[in-house]
Parts: sequence; structure tokens; C-alpha cells
Amino acid sequence: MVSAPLASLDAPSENKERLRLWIRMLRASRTIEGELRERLKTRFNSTLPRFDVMAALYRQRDGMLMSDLSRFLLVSNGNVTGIVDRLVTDGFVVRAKREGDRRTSIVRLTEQGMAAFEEMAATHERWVSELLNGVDETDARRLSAMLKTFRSNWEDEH
Amino acid sequence: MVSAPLASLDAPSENKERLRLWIRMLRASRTIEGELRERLKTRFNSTLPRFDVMAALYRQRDGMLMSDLSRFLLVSNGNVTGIVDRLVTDGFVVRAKREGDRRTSIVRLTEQGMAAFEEMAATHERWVSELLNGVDETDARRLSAMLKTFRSNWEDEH
DNA sequence: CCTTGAAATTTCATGCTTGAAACATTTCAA
DNA sequence: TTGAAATGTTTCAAGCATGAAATTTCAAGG
Repeated sequence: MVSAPLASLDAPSENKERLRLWIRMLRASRTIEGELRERLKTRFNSTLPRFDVMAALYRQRDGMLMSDLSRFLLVSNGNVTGIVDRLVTDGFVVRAKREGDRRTSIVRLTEQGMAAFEEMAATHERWVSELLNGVDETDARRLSAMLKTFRSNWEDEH
Repeated sequence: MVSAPLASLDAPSENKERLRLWIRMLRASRTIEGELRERLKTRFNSTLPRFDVMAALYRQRDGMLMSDLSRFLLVSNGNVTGIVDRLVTDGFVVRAKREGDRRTSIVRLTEQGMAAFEEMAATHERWVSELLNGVDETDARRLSAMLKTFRSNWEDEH
């Protein structure tokens, strides 16, 4: 090797570059999240966390345990309790007691919940596409793949 | 032209691709945010919002108005009030009354606040770099540029 | 003056979020 | 069997987040 160890010498610049990336990703996320929150509120009188829970339940028509929900959504147990409580109040979701294990309860979308979600989901998808309209499909795929890799690595490590 | 209008025919697939991108970006952000939150809590007994406020004030040594802070951090006015209140309680920040306009108050880091931030910032930068260690510098630059473009477009439109 | 509107901030109600503690139930080893 | 660990959930306190209403101050125009 001709030069000094590059890895350690490069580290500071690479750190800065990653920090910049993180800050920009955070700002982009917050911008989009803020916009989606506002639209969900005014148009559907709902919220992002409620939408996320309903989306998860829509994927799993048979229902999910509370702990499945919190694991999938990357939020705490206690958090899900509150969101589901409010969805139950509104009639979008039911907690079904299970015979086998009385500690758990299976959470499901109601018919009303399904219908409400389908309407929201279609609109939500258009909104997201509109908000990301500056990103063409090629970039979207590349970026998407990069983030997927990040998450898989993370999953493997934790 | 040989084929039917591509833009409209492609739209559904492009929508899906962008939706996937958004979901992955959100999950990546939440993963990193969660990790940083936990570390800031255990190591510095602090939080991400506090860190953000201190970072903004560190950049602007002369201090910032509350409204500058909320605009820069992309959060609401009322939100900043509470975070700054707690930072003041801890002695990291001061609200300086201004002669010219008694409605406003300039918020500044104290000496203690500067010192505390410098320590946190160095560690924070290492953490972020470590969490993003799967992303090489080239990818980081590309992604970063893409996100910067997104934000500029957004700024222009709003 | 003085009042009317704009600007900066705080307060408030509501909901999201976490981590820890409390609770209920199940499982399993002694 | 029975006691202790494990599992699933809820409760709680504290902090974060929003948007709307209230407050204070400023800036002009009458």
C-alpha cells in the first residue's frame, strides 16, 4: 500500500456526509409527515398513527395481537393501547377475546373500519405520490432499495 | 408516437413505487430516531427535541427568536415554548428580553449549554455514522442530494 | 391621542410516545 | 401441585406535538 490507512483518515469526512444525510432525511420525513397529518386531519378527521394501525390490520384480515401491532409499527405497547382504544370508540376496530389464551385479545378491523380505510388508503397513496413528485421512478427504486438494505441489516443486527 | 400516453398509464406503478419509498423512509427514520432517543436518554439524560433546539442555537450564537426556532425546526410555536422552558429550568438556555420589541425574547445558549451541546454533538455524530455504517459515502452523497432537491422544491412551492 | 389590526408568544385541550410499573394469565420445573 | 419465571396487556407520569384561542405589544391611520 502506498498511502496511510484510508479508512481511519477518511472517517471524519464520511461521518459528516452521513450526518448530513441523516439531517436531510429527518427534515424530509418531517415535512411529508406534517403534510400528511394535516390532510388526514382535515379530510378524514384522522391521524397518521390511526392510519398506520388500520393499514396493519387491513393487511392481516384475521387480526393481530397488540404485541404484533407494536412490533410491526415500531412503537411501544402502551402506545398501541391508546390508539386502538380510540379506534374501538369510533367503531373501526374490535378487540376479540380469545379462548385459548385469556391474556391476549385479537384486534380486527370492523366492516366500517375496512370501508373507511380503503377510502383513506387510496387518497393517501395519491398524496404521497404527489408529495414525492420530484422523485422519478428510477431514483425511487434506487433509494428504496438502499433503505431496504439498511433495514435488513438493522434487523439482522438486532 | 407509437404507444398510448405513457405518463398516465405509468402513473399507478409510479404511485406504488413512491409509496414504497415513503414507507421505507419512514421506517428507517423511525428506527434511527428511536435508537438516538434511547441513547440520548441513557447517556445524557436528554431528548431529540432538546438536542435539536440546542443545535439550532449553537449555530446562531447571537440567539434566535422563538418564531425563528419553530420555523427552522419545522415544529409549531407552542411546542418550542415547552422545550425551551425545560432547557431554561436546566440552565442550558436563557430568554433575553429585548429593548426594541418587548413582544419578543431572544433565546441563547448559556456557557453551560454550549459545553453540554459540544459534548453531545460529537457523540451524536459518531452514533449517526455508526447507525448508517451500511451506507457508503457515494450512496450517502447521492441520497443526500436527492433529499436536498426534494426540500428545495418544497420550499419553492410553499 | 386612540383604536384597529398585525405580529410574537404563551396557554390550552387533545392526542401521540416512551419506559417503567402493575396486572393478569400461562408455562414449566421442582 | 405449586411457586416462580415468562408472556401479553394496560396504566401511569413525563415529555413531545399540533392548532386554536388568549395575551401582550407594536404600528399606523383616523
